[in-house]
Amino acid sequence: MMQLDDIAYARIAKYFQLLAEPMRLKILNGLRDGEKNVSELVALSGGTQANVSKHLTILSAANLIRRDARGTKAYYSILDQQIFDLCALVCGQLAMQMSAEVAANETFISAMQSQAN
Amino acid sequence: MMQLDDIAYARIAKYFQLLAEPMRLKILNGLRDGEKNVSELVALSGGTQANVSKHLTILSAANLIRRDARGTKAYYSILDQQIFDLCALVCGQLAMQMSAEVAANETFISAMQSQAN
DNA sequence: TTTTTATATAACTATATACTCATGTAATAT
DNA sequence: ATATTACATGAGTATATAGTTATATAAAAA
Repeated sequence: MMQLDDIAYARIAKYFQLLAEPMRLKILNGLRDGEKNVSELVALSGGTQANVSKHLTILSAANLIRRDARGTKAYYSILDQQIFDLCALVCGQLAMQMSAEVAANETFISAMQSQAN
Repeated sequence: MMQLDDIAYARIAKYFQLLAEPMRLKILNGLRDGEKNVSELVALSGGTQANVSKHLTILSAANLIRRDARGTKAYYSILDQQIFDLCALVCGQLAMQMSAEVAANETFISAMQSQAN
C-alpha cells in the first residue's frame, strides 16, 4: 500500500476535481452540441469573461477540451466525450436520491396529517 | 438560464467533489468487498484515525456509505455502488491518456535519437 | 497606424477544506 | 466503579482554488 497506488488515487481524484465545479459543468454542457468560442460561452454561462477563460484554460490543460484559435476568436470543443457518461450516471443517482427524499417527505406529511385528525 | 439549473449543477458538482479526494477514494475502494470498521480502514489506508473518521462522516452524510454501530465499533459499507462505475470510467480514460503520453514520449525519444545521428 | 475586438493572465481576496492534535463520548472489560 | 477501547469531533493551521479587477496580447478593422 504505497507509491504507485497513491499516484493513481491522486490522479483519479484530480480528474473528478475537474468536474466538481458548477461553472465548469455548465461550460462543458454548453459544448455538448459542438464547438463554441469564449464570448458565446460567457453569454451562455452568465459568468465573467475572465472567469470563463480561466475555466477553459483549466479544462484545456487537462485535455478535456481542445482550443482552436481562429482569427481573434478561440473556439473550444469537447475532447473527452466520456464526461457526459459520468454526468449521466451522477444525474441518475441524484434523481434516485431526490425521489427517495420526496417519498420520505410524503410519508412525513401523511404522518403529520393523520396525527392532526 | 437560472435558479433550477444552477441548483442542479451545484448538486452534481458536490457529488463529484466527494470523489475528488485520494483518501476518500482509498477508503471507498477498501469497502468494495464489504463492510469494514474504522480501525480496519485506518490500517488499510495509512491515514490517522481522526482523518479517516472525518472522511467517513462526510461520505456518510452524502449517503455514499452507511454507518452501522455495533458495540464499540462502527462498521461502514457502500450504499451507492455506482461510484465504482464512475471510477472505472475515469480509470479507463486516464489509462488512454497515459498510453497516449507514452506514445508521444516514444516519438519524442525516436526523434532525438535520429537527430543524434 | 491607430483603434477596436476577443481572449488570456497577473495580482489579489475570499472561502472551502484537508489535516493534525487534543479531547469528548460511549460501550465494553476488569 | 474504573479503566480501556473505538470512534467522533472541536479548534486551529495550511493550502488550494474560485472569483474579481485591471491589464496584457494579438488579430482585425478603420
